Formats: sequence, C-alpha cells, structure tokens
Amino acid sequence: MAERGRPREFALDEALDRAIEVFWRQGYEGTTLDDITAAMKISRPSLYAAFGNKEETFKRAVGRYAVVDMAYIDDAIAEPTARLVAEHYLRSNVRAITEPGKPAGCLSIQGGLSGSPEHHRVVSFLNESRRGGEARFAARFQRAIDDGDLSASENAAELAKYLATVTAGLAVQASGGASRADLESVAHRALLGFPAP
Amino acid sequence: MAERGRPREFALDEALDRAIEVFWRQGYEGTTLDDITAAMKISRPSLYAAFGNKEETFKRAVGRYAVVDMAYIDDAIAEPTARLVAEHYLRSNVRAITEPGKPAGCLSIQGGLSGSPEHHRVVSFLNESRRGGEARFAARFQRAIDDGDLSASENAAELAKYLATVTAGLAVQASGGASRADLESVAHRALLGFPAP
DNA sequence: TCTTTTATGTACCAATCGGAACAGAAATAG
DNA sequence: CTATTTCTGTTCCGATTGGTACATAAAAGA
Repeated sequence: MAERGRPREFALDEALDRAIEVFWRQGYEGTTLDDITAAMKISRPSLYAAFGNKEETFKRAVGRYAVVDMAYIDDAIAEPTARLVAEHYLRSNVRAITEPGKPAGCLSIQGGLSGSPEHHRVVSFLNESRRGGEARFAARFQRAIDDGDLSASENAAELAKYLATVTAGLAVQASGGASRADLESVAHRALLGFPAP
Repeated sequence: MAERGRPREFALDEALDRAIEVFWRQGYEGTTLDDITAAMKISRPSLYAAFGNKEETFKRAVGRYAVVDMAYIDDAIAEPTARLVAEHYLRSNVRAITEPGKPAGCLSIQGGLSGSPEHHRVVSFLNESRRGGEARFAARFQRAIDDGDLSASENAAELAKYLATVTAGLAVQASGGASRADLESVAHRALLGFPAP
C-alpha cells in the first residue's frame, strides 16, 4: 500500500475516542463542531476530510464505542448458560456506566433519545444500534432454549427485551448520578425476574 | 381581581399542552422557539410575556406534564399495599408511554438526558424531577415497612430506585418503538423482583 | 528536482439560533 | 372621552450553527 500525499498528523482512533467522550457527555445535538474539533485537537477541514461531516463522525464514534466500551457484551454472550449471560451482562453493564474517569451512563442512550426532525436519522441510528444489541441476546437465549438450557416455555426475545430495558434504565439512573452500589443492588434485584437454573 | 390591560388571547394551559408535545417529541435542545410558537400558535413576544423564555417555558411544560400526564403516580401511591403500588405504577406507566396519539415514551426522559454545558440546568431540572418521583415512592415504601406491610428487611429507597430504573428503561424502549404488549410483559417480569405478599 | 496528492490552518459563508425593540391594538379605570 | 396597562405582530439583533474556499505544507513517485 503505497501512501500518497501528506500523511495525516493525528490518529483516527484517538480522535474518535475524544469524540466519544464529548458526544457521551453532551449528546449529538448538544455537541458543536467546535466542541468536537477542540476535543480532537484538529482543525475543522481535517475532521471533514477524515470523517465526512458531523453526523458521520458521530456514527463512527458510536461504532467505536460499541466495539471498545461495550466489549463486555461479547464476554457475556460467551457465558455457558443463559443465566450466566444475564448475570455477566448486568454486572459488567453497571460497571461500565459508572466507570470513574468516564461520563456516567451510556453513549447509546445519552447520545440522543430525541431530537429535531432534521436529526431524526441520528436518533434512529442509535435506536437501531440498541436493537442490534438486544437481538444478539435474543439469539443467544434462543440457542439456550434450543439446547435445553432454558425452558421451552420461555420467550427468547422477551428475555432479551427485559434485559435491554433494565440496562437502559440503569444508564438513565447512572447519568442522573446514581452510585455504582445503588445500581448493583438494582441489577441484582432485576435478576430475580430472570429464569434461574 | 380587576383585570387590567389587554387580555391574553390564548389559554396558558392549552399552550403548555402544545409545548409538552413538541418538547416530548424533540427534546429541549431539538426544539426551537419557532417550533414552540408554531405549536402554540402564538407570537414570540406573547410567549416571552407569558413564560419568560425558552427554559422557563420548558420547566412550566414539564410541571404541567407531571400533573396531567403522570397523575397515575398519585393513584398508584394511594394503593393500600406496597405490592399494589408497584403493580399499579408499572401497569399505568406502560400505558402512559404507549398511549396512541401521544409521543411514545416520557417527557422527563426524552426531554433531555444530556446536553451542552450551557443547557446543563435543563438536564439537572429533569434529573431532579425524576428523583422527586422516586422519592415519593421511597416514602410510600418506608411507610409500608413501618406499617408491617413490607418486611423490615427491605430497603424502601432501593425498591423505589428499582421501580424508577424499570420505568426509565421502559420509556427508552417505548421511544424506540416497543409495543405496549412487549412492555407489558417486561413490566410483568420486572415485578418478579418486587417483594410479593 | 518537479509533479502529484493529500492534509492543514485561516478565514469565510449563508442559515439559524434565542432574544428584544417597537409600534399598534384591546381591554379597564377614571 | 382620556389615560393606563398589557398583549399582539412585525422586524430586527448579535451570536452561533454546520459546512466550505483557498492557499500552503508535507509527503511519495517520476
């Protein structure tokens, strides 16, 4: 791969990490291009050359967030039983949304639950992003049912939606200042609604 | 009360109802003054004369929303037992956030979970508004403990936070398009985590 | 070295933002 | 009637928004 032209003076991933932080704290609509470029420490044309525009920058940031900051979902799904999947998911979710040094809550929630009609695509993007995560758990629980790990009387999609609802609520609480200890007890209680072995 | 000067040509509460709708759909930052005045069908100076500014209009709208659209909280708290309080709360919450003809979800969530630093007060306002609701349930459950309705081993604040977390999650799901039936089953499952008689 | 290609910084653009000035209109008080 | 008070619509304001032109700088290829 012969590189042509002047090389980029910043690392894409590092820049995206800065974007993640500011979008996480302020949401899509609450974040200006000046906020982004200041956080990235690059100029405006550099951002446009690298990412296209504000919306694409946001989507790239959310994509990286899903890979980096929500990697625990992979680990949770890899657990051997549905019950362990749920426990792992809620436990690590509470940790992630109350991580010191990071904004409280979850980018895919704080990024924008609502918005002006012209930003409708951003809201939908986050929405489908969340649905994608929920679908992964639904597939995992369906496998558990097929394997006999979960009772056939259970509904995989319903269980996935239940967990997604709880984690969404936890994120809202975290963004509002709830402590890790508080949310751990909430998560523990929520697990009472999940089928036990 | 002698009325002096030219009388207002619109009804405050009707105007606020329109504001509720648009803030609910688009959030605080996603709603412009033109959106508000268009929805209210009044001119900009009329809005400023009646409500002060955009932020105060929003707070007034949220206040009315809490009284009108969340009246079911009063009914829930009036139930004779903690268990019935929880059941009533979740059941009517699901109905409220999936009410046909109204925006899906909850104004106190969609209004703004995050925002630019200069709108920080709005985010905090919603936050404390939600905490206020949670505190009402905490007080109700403490009374249930004191009365012996709930086991003394339970923690009233934790139970209230649990329900608040679930309803926040339900609102996120509703805003994302989840159906009433889906959320009813989620709410039913969440009740498994609430002490039964 | 000279051309080509891409990244960078400054400076700028039209559009929109929340808010206010102002004059006129509609009511009551006297 | 006149004076006073308050609401209304039009118009405008400076500031900020997302996005771009343009000249320049830094690399590779010939």
